[in-house]
Amino acid sequence: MLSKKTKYGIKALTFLAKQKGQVPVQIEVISKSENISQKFLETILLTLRKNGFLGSRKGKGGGYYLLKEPKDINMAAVMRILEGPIALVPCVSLNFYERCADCPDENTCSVHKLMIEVRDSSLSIFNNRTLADLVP
Amino acid sequence: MLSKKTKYGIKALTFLAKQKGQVPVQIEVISKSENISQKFLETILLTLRKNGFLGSRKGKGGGYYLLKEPKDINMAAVMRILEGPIALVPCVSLNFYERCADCPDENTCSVHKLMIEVRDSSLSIFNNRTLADLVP
DNA sequence: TATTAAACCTACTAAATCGATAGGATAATT
DNA sequence: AATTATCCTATCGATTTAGTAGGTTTAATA
Repeated sequence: MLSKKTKYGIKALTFLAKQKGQVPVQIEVISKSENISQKFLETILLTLRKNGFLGSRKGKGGGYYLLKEPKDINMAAVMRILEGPIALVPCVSLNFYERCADCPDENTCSVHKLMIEVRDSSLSIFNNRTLADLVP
Repeated sequence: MLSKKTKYGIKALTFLAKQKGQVPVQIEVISKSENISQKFLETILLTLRKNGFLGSRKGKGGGYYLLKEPKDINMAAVMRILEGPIALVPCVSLNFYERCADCPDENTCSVHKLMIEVRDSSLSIFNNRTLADLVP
């Protein structure tokens, strides 16, 4: 299941992508428009900023804005920042790999085999979609 | 992320699929062979039995066995019983649909749009794989 | 320069979920 | 009757999630 954090983060990015120009948008505006708790959204936008997706300006007239064109914001990258691994199991994750403690041999593991297929198909979607594709 | 329940459940099903004949296999045998806590596995096998995947026999010589041929056990069905929805978001789930409280219109929701694609690709994998495909 | 408006930051918390365990009840074999 | 196995339900501790609190910093503007 997708966390609310990811869901809200994607919604906020989409909202910003819809804005004309580079005018900063305040958290409050996004949170009201998208029905997201303002305080929660605050922390989400913060991590998006710290990871290079958003810029911000403090004080009056401040807010958040996209640092790149929507078409240059890859959804796999967004997912990894907000949600973490795209794979359903750490042992098939490309960016968050971890061995399974219980599994003696990945090559003969039935779960491993199946989850690699799922990862590949999900990944190909996220890798081939940008924020621009999500804007209505 | 896949729960341990699902992971262990699939491993146990695969283990049973590897057995020759319909001889019941005891929980203890599976749990030791697959490094799964016996008590935890007990509850997992119970739900697999209650959902028509496994049969069981009590007492000496008892245990669990597959009720169907591995090639007739669809992995989408297994996933739905063990893990729940295949979709990442309830609003795109076919079998566990729920409206998002925050979302005024699914048709223009960016998350919805993306997650439908992901669901479709995951689903086509799970629907086209059976337990037989997972046996090494 | 004082005020106001906004993001920034860290810690905290309530609730839910997860992984696992406890401990007996039931049923089948020998 | 004794043994062996599943059956069943409740509980528990740890972790994660979603959200809140409450102040700090920075920038614009009157």
